[in-house]
Amino acid sequence: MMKDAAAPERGRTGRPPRTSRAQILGAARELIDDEGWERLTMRKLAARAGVAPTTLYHHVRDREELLAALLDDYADRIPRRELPRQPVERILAAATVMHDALAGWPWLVEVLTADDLIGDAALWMVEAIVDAAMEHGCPADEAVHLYRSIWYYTVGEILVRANADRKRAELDRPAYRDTVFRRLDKPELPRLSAIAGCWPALCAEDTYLQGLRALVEGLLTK
Amino acid sequence: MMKDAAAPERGRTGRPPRTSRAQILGAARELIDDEGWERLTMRKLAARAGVAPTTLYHHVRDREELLAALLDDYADRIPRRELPRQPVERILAAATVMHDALAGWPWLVEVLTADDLIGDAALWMVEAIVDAAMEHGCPADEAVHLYRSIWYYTVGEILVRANADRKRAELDRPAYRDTVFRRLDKPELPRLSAIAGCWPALCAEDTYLQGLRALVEGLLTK
DNA sequence: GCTAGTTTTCGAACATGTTCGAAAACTCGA
DNA sequence: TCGAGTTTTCGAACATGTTCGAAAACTAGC
Repeated sequence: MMKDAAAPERGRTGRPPRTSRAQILGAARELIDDEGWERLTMRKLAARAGVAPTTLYHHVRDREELLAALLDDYADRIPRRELPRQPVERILAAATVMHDALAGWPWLVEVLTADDLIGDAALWMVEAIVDAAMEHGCPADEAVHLYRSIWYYTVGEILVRANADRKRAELDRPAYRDTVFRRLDKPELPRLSAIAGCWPALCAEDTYLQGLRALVEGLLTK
Repeated sequence: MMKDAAAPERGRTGRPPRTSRAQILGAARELIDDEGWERLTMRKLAARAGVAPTTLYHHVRDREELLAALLDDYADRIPRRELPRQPVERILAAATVMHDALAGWPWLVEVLTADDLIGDAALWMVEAIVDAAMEHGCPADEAVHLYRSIWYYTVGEILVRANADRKRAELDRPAYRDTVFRRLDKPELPRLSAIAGCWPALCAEDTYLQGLRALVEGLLTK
């Protein structure tokens, strides 16, 4: 029977491993640094690690788990910035750290939607938010709701933006938004027609920050 | 030169098409109804439509565009519910319609992140939100920010929940959250340890509604 | 040293999305 | 009627993630 690949527990017998999980993760990081994450294929990774493609699957469950492991690894190296004392500001700061860290690795898009948490290494950010909410007077369940709202909002912003960027770069087709707005000369949507011009100019970063503050303050002053 | 596949403009000459885009979309809908969207492959779709797989690519750009077309089609059939007069309530109602419609077809997950809009057919929901915000006194740019915040939040919630469901069903592995929480007996995160028990019990739907209201009210009373 | 058991490795193969180039089927003008 | 141009169709093939089964390489007990 095969032991858990994540915790090999070098118990006794067996063929000596020529490859380790850490080795594979390292090779993956190199490859991503060199070519970008879109070009990380299992075959290339295997080649760089010097093994057959199928060997990888003895050390990671699949490509997605590999990316998740990389994310957790990455989150572990996010510097734990000093956070403000005031609860609301502390929540905003922690959320911003989380947001910026995730936005910095937009290639982990697929992993972000696994649940309302990412790996162990990022738990201090979650704790910071929950803790501040409770210090502000929230009961436990509302603190969780607050955190989770922030998570939805943050993940949504990152996924939408990263994906839009990717598509625009991919085959320089116009932004989807533009193809929709181009047909807006029809008169049945007057308000949208009037706005369509200013729409694309509005920075998504601004939207994120304003919305985040509104979300947090709205949930705390209930 | 090949004309735009989306707008064939039956101008003049050429081999008579045995296949139409509408036919393909119809076959796709059937297939999804029969087997679920996860099992919609281009090859199966071609088989049901009675053509070679490669033929599909003359009528849709790729699988993603096909899904997007299906979504737009679907959005077109969302009944345009009567919305409340009061602006804040109208925004909440419109957002809820949008949310429920998208959540009802979680298989369109990949398309949702294309931009901050979906197809033409759903524009009335966008218009409803923007219009209500401006009626409430928002300038145009803030109305757009508001809409976009709602979009991020909604998309985030749907993607996270749909993806978590999918993974849990896929190979009945435990929720990612649980594997993280299981290691929470370490004492360095006391607040989280205390909360971990109640966390999974909190309904995501509740989180969504509370957060939505907070977001909207927070942004409007600025 | 030999055998049984275990772990790691890998080649073959499959499913899937997609590209490419050529063939088929048609229209129009000469 | 015929050839040029155009649109549609399709078979072959490729890249990629992944599974499967068998072979390789080792340890422990006899």
